[in-house]
Amino acid sequence: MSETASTVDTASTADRIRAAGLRATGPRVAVLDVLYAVPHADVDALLTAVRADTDVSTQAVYDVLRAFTKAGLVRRIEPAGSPARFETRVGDNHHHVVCRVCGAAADVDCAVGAAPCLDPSNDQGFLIDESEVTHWGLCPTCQTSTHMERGSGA
Amino acid sequence: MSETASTVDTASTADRIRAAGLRATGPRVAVLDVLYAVPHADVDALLTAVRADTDVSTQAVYDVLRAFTKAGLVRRIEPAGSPARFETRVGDNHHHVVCRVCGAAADVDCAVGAAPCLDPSNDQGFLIDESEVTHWGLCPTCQTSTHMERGSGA
DNA sequence: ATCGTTATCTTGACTGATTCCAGACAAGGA
DNA sequence: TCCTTGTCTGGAATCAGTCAAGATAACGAT
Repeated sequence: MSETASTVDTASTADRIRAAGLRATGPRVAVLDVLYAVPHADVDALLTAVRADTDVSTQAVYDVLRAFTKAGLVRRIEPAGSPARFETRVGDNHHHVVCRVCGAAADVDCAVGAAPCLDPSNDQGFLIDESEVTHWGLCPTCQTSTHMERGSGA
Repeated sequence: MSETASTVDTASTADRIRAAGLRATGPRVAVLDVLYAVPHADVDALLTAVRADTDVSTQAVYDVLRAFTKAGLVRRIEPAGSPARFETRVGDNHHHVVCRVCGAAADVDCAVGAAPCLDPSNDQGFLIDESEVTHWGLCPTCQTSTHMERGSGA
């Protein structure tokens, strides 16, 4: 219980993977470690970070991420116009803010509390099991940047 | 070139395009007409439908859609895992339900009214200008299909 | 109705993200 | 330890979307 918060414990990462019913292999531990350190990382960032320590194939990372996602260890988010990102914060009802300029993403809790948008007044007969909210705007950094170019209006 | 038929629908579509400050060309009128008939169509569906009448290049459709989107004539939505879709219902604050099985999409109005999710309690310092809500679930058709199990979280 | 300007469209190549495939390989259980 | 099964590697394929250059046509003015 007395672990240093600033340090990522490799052993516990492996345990977490096993706890999800998966084998704790090198690439998996490495990917999950990076993901704890860098929330909302995309495959490319993950690949770069992991390769600083180990050698991994692109395919392995995609594979690992799919296995993690399926096991509920990570959540995959896919903001329009950018490659898929992954985060370790799962199981709660939180949403995202994405910067239109630099693509930075951050977590936000739902404004109204529990899950307001989970109960749309008219669901068109759909059986809804999840609602996803993405807020678009400018991150603190890009707000102060004077040379922000918004050419790609997406 | 004997222009025999002059469709009323086409004329008004052309007017709408001109009203948005764009030239009313063949591909544009055709694309917008299809979009009015088939909401939430993706580029592929649009291309197929338009080509039933005219000859258009893929590029033209992408181009037309970008112009329309920029002009505010259509709205581009991009549900995770599927290509971009377009709709003509713009200017209001409505969201979408997407079927996890067949990808069907439908419009839904926001549960709480105006724009609850536009004002997250904690915006992390982001300057938010738009919020997007996507509900995931099963469409009426896929709910009754028996070749798959439902109710078990995604 | 014709002309000129310039926004649009066509063709065809190209990038980036993600997946498929087949074989080599390693983690865990008997 | 040996086996089975799940993983990882490398390479090629697919799919969505974009870039570029030249041909074409829409719209306003004459």
